[in-house]
Amino acid sequence: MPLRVHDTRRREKVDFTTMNPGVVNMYVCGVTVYDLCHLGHARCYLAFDLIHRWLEKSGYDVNYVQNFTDIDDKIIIRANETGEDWRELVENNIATYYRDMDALNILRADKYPRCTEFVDDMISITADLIEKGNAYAADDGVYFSVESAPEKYGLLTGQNIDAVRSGAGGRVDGTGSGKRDHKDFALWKAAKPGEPTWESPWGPGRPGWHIECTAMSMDSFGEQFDIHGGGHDLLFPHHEAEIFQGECHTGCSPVVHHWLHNGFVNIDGEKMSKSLGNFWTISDILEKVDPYVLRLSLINAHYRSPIDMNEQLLKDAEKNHTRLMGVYKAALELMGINCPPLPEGDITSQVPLVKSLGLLEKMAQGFAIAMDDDFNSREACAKVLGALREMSRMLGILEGDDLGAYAQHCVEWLEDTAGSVLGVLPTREQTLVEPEEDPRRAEIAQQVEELISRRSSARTAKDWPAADAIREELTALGVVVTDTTEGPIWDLL
RNA sequence: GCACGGAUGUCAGAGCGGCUAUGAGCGGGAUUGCAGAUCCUGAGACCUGAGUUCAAAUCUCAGUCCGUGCUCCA
Repeated sequence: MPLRVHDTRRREKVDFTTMNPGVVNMYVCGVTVYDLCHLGHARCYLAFDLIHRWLEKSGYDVNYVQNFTDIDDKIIIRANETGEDWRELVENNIATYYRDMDALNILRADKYPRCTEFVDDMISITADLIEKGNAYAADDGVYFSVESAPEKYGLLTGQNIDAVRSGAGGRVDGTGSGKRDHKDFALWKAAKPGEPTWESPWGPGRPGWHIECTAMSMDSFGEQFDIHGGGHDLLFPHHEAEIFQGECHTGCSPVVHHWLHNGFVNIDGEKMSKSLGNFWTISDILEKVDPYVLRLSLINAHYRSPIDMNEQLLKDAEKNHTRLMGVYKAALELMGINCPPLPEGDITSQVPLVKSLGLLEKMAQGFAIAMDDDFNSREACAKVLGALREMSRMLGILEGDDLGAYAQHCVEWLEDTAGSVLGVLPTREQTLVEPEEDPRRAEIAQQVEELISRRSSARTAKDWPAADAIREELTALGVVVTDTTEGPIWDLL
């Protein structure tokens, strides 16, 4: 079945095609490294991580390029505020970026170009655009003239240039810029005192924001490539500017074959913003929430839909992840070695094992169909959750070689879906390792063991009031005790 | 104002012409002294109005409400 993706420019789901068979060139706008990464960044790079993983799973060789914007007004402003050298600020934030994304199990891109390494390319593209009549130099920099290619206006957002023309009269001034038209955007910014600068034919200065991505994507892929991604907010003006620059410079239309945009994250129904005080950095969240749980909560919605982050969502994700881990761990422990091969699955069979294998096969197909349908991770998660129930049930019924082989099948099934595609499964080793001794746990262990032993005696004597009283004592200590067939186990609340 | 997207049970959130998912929550059952966990199971929804169709949550039109963007925020 073919992979279909929603293309922002064409405004519909289209069959996914690549320029070179079996190869996908994908560019995703990266972060401007002036601050820590927040939940919105996590959503974005997680969305494209899932896309990256699924394309590879589908057999494509993916060249994934994601840039760092390492020179920008915000970086200069922040460096001035803190008194830090801007290069140091950039290095620190890039290091943190990697740390956060690694924690979320986001696979690394193949390349992370930095703007400052491609200033020469940006200058030559800018010069070419001037030569072609698409750009002009002014006192304070070089601007792209939108009216030089009006047919390219609004290709992503659908905005009508005539409406903008008539509605904007005279709004140009006030910006204090040499723009001829308010729709124009900067390709090159003349240096202001104290700013980092590069030499150019238009005097010292630095590149505009939009030209960076054009230069870096072209450096990696040439004049045309398969996927360009980014946050929904970049649609305008950033990505429309890229269309102007790239298509006027190369003469190719389109430069980008598929535009993909992810939806935003809201917090408790409100837009996440610093002014509302509901701004969550990834580091903040990971202090409270397991990275796999956060990951699961963020793939709980389709990548294009907005997602509302709240307690309920995290609670659901935590519960689901616990279920996933429970079944995965049980299957790993029950997995047999050298078991005889399993029969073919068949959902119409009366034999429970055969029927169950058939059901799992059907759910794996459903998983693939969902992912092929514009990377529908929500639907894919539903298939995994459905499979968990089936696995959990069967693992409790089967015995002997059937059990060992079935458990192994479950392990592989989960690793193939929840593991390598959704990225919410730790390694086998991590799953089987006993939880580390918490120092707080060690501190009270003796006392707790003693209480539990007394409670066990009370339970043997069927003295329930006494047993429950001891359990309340344990609760007061912050300990929860759970009775299992192998005896009571306890954990910190 | 213009543009784009959305409105599905208590909540989250898929489905996008015939059957509806999934998870949480709630109800019943099995297991357990109880609780928890696990398994089985039940109830409960498609914004409004019109149209197309044998058939509409799904397509069309209109309306209402909501979100986002409209110069550097993923």
